[in-house]
Amino acid sequence: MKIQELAVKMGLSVHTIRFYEKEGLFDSRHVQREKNNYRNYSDEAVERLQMIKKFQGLGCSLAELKEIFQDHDTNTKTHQQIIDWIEQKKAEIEQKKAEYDQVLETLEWMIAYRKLLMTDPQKAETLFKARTSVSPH
Amino acid sequence: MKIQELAVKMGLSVHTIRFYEKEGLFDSRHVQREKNNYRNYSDEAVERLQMIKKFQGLGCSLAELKEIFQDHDTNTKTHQQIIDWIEQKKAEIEQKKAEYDQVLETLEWMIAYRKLLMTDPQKAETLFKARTSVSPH
DNA sequence: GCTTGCTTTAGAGTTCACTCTATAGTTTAT
DNA sequence: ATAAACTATAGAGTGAACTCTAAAGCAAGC
Repeated sequence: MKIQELAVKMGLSVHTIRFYEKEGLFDSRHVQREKNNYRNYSDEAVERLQMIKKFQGLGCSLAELKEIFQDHDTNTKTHQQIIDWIEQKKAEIEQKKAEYDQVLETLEWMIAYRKLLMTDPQKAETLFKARTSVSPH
Repeated sequence: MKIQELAVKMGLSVHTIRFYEKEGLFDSRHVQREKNNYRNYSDEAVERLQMIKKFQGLGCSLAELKEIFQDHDTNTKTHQQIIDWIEQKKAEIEQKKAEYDQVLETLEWMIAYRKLLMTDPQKAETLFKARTSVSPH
């Protein structure tokens, strides 16, 4: 698969894909060169890009991804170390989700306050005074 | 409250707080100047910084926050418009949470695979072949 | 009164993750 | 055979969000 095909398939620019390679996020399993020096991507490249997207969405930097990929690719780390890393990521996501739930509560509060402000400004004021530092009033 | 006190209280640098001011995220309710030109922050500044942190965690840019704060502070937008914005943010968070759940599944798979690899590499291979593009390599 | 530590400003520098440009070689379609 | 569309490289540029520096004034403790 040539670079543009991969780019279209993954919704990335060819620049970004070459950039990722420069950053060390691929190895020979993902890209090989043709006789004309064109890059030829395997299906594993698609999977790796999916992984990158997924973990980037969790706030992982490219540097962190490079490290974990390399450790994985070269067996620098033990299985247990990798499991520990994954468990840690899991905990981070659970944490993030809890934060989100909290923000959802804040937003609910904000909506309730706004709506009350339209119908009963006095009650809204009462609600506002009872808030626990949760809205931008 | 002087800038350093606020910085310590919020876990930010004084640079960052001044930077936020330059970016238009505060108004006179949050900062006033003393005769000596020192900034004096109110408790509302603390609340605003909490809001900034919260919404930044949702992926809001400072520019977007500035806009919503200004629209709020100057009553440029109607209550309904602000409610709509909040509802939209809520939907984005629900979406994010769903994505996180998906990633959690991926991580669970990865852990199961790793553990099996230690005890029963053959079974692991079977699991690997049955995967739906969810793990690295 | 002097030192240390705070405050001010303007502006330069950093990091991340792209994004684009210029130049040149290759492939494909007509 | 030529043009259009693709590929390659090195390196410059961008935007966001800080982060730091320099030079100066102000404040608090001894």
